[in-house]
Amino acid sequence: MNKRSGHESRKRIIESAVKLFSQSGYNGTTMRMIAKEAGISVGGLYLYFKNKEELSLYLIKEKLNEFYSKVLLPLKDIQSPSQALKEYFTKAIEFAKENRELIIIHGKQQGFAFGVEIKKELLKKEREILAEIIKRGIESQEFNEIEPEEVAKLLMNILGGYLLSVVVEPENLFKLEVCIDVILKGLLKRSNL
Amino acid sequence: MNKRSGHESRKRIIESAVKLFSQSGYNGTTMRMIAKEAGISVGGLYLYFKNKEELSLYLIKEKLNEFYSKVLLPLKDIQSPSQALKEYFTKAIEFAKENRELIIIHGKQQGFAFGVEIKKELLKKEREILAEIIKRGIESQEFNEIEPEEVAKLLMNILGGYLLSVVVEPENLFKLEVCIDVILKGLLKRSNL
Amino acid sequence: MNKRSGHESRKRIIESAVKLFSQSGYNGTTMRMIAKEAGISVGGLYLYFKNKEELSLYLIKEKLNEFYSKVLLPLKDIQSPSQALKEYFTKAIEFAKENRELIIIHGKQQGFAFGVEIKKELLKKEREILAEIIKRGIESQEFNEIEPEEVAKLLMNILGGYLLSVVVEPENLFKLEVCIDVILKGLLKRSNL
Amino acid sequence: MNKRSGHESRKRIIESAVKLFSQSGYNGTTMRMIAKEAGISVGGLYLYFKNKEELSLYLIKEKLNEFYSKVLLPLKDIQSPSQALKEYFTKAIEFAKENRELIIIHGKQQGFAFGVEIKKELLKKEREILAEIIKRGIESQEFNEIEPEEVAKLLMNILGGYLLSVVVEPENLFKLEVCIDVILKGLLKRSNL
DNA sequence: TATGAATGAGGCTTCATTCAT
DNA sequence: TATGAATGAAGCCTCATTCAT
Repeated sequence: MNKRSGHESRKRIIESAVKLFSQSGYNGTTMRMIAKEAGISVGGLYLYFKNKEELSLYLIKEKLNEFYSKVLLPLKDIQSPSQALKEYFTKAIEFAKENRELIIIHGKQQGFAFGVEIKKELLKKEREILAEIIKRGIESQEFNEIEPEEVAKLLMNILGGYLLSVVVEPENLFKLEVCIDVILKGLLKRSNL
Repeated sequence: MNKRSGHESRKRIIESAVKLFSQSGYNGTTMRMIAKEAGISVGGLYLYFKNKEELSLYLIKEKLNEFYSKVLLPLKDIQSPSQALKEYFTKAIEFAKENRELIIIHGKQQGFAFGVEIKKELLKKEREILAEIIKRGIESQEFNEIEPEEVAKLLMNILGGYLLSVVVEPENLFKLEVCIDVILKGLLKRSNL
Repeated sequence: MNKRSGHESRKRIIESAVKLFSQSGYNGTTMRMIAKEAGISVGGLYLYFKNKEELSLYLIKEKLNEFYSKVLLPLKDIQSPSQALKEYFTKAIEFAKENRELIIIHGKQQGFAFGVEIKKELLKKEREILAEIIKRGIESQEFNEIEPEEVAKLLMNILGGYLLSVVVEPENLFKLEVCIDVILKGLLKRSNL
Repeated sequence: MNKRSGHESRKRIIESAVKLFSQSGYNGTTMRMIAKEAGISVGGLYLYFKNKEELSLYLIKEKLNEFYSKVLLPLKDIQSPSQALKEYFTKAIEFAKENRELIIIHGKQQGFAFGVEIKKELLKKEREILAEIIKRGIESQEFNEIEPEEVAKLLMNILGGYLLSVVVEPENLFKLEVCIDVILKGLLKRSNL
């Protein structure tokens, strides 16, 4: 009968859940597994989270927020648009590797329908931030004239595909530099190359 | 007891399974759901497929083969590398829209571990075909000098991300032309623009 | 679409059922198995037997009758009581080896509750025939004075155990001669040894 | 939700399973039946036994061990061979009456193939112990010269048949004294009668 | 007389959730 | 705050049985 502070138990539940969900997915992870990993009783889980869905929802939110504040927000402070895009890829991928379960967020595996609203919100913010960067690049004559919104989506898709690969088919991972190289060549005005 | 031809029942099962698997994933789809959607009894399912796994495996194989013969193989007959790449995206995406469930293949959600070998095989072929196209583009001085294998992977990733979006977050779909435009600009030698 | 005479189909069903029931038991044998073995369709089975229970019931009856007419009845014609008992064991065991499924009858495996009445009837007849033999043996001063009914039961039990072993634990089968030897020594008056 | 001690639940499951298995056999007994009889939920069963097979296996092992230590082992301490054999029957039958389900062990109904190894082992030990008794009887000139192993098998078969009857056809049960009488007369040298 | 696709109840098992302690 | 035995719905699968052909 370990008497831990409630705070600590909660933390351990979250850590265990993140680990297991990303290892075995939502359906593949049972509450018992989480309890065991967290060194807590099954009943204990329900003291901190109403049910499995709520727990996973919390995890998603948390990760999304972390992604936002660690990866997206800092982009706004970078002057050079090309540099910002490089950072976007580098940081996002770095983040993904530390949080393999990120795909749960970017990839949304089947049957993980809840949390959709929250995800959409983040995706929108992400799109806006990237579009803003592209726009600045166009205005500063650095980038070709292309629709910023569309390019933003493209970049996000590339990243999404990459993240998926990180988890699913590592043998298909491309070199980041090549990717950035091609993309930037595609965006930059010839005069800037 | 509706008496259908065995062939028709089989077809309906496949259609229903494809639809449901792509909507709700492997774990999220129950045999009862498939049976209901196919207008057949649960037991009837097992007249045509040994079990759930075998059913889903069949679906995967079928789609992969279709993708290979309809999208990948024709690329070999296209002379111009840029044209071939355009076709790759156009056809693949067209195929994806007709088969929203393709993500089951390109995306592989958690807990869908079987059929992995078959998928890897296709991915390898896909990579080789694309790399071959890039190589030809470089040799003909059309493309910049970049590692063909890496670019192939990049292209596949972009497509993968796109396919994911087709299913998961349609609001994030980029315009195909923009994508092709950026990528080709990134690949083509300045002198070819 | 084999057009067989109804008689032949029936015969083949019976043979197949006997074979499979004795191999795999009642629950372990499916109607489909029987149909396949008989080279007939599943539906065809039901043209000849109302259901599985009725089929197995018929089999039991048939075998019991065969046992009665082939093994038990002939005993009445044997003059010498000792000889009759020898015959009882020899013939019964011979019959059992040809009809491994006999245990279904003598042994009545669990969950085979129907057909009980018919079995009881045969057991009663068997007991009477044996008791009659013993009685004659006692009257002719050949056997010790023992309760004929009880000895009859004992003999039947020994046989039952033997039959069980035939099917279940062949490594535990005793030599028939030893058995007969011991039993007869136990029954015969010393003066007759 | 009745809160019983884990120990009590386990005990009740075992008792119920023993009862039902011996009544209706392995296939004839469903987990639902056991749960109901034990006054527990279906899921509860799986808290104590991994699955149906494991449950039945446990039962078999338990009973076999009990039979060995209560019935077989004590025989070794009995000086007189005849007395030992009498004890064998008396104790074994007594045990059987208390454990009607013993036939599950001695009888092995169809489709109860697991646990066979364990049973064979016990049968071997049983045969050896009995053979040893017979041998001593022969050496001490008490018994006729017969193959001890064979007689051992015979005795086991008689017991097996008896046990079967205890459960299946009580109207066919012979009187124990008669049995012992006949058998011993069959074994004992005339001079010892 | 014969077929075999179709049915659906029911078997085993898992697991999110509850609640007495 | 914590436990873990208990619950029961629901999942996968089998199989005796039916019936349109």
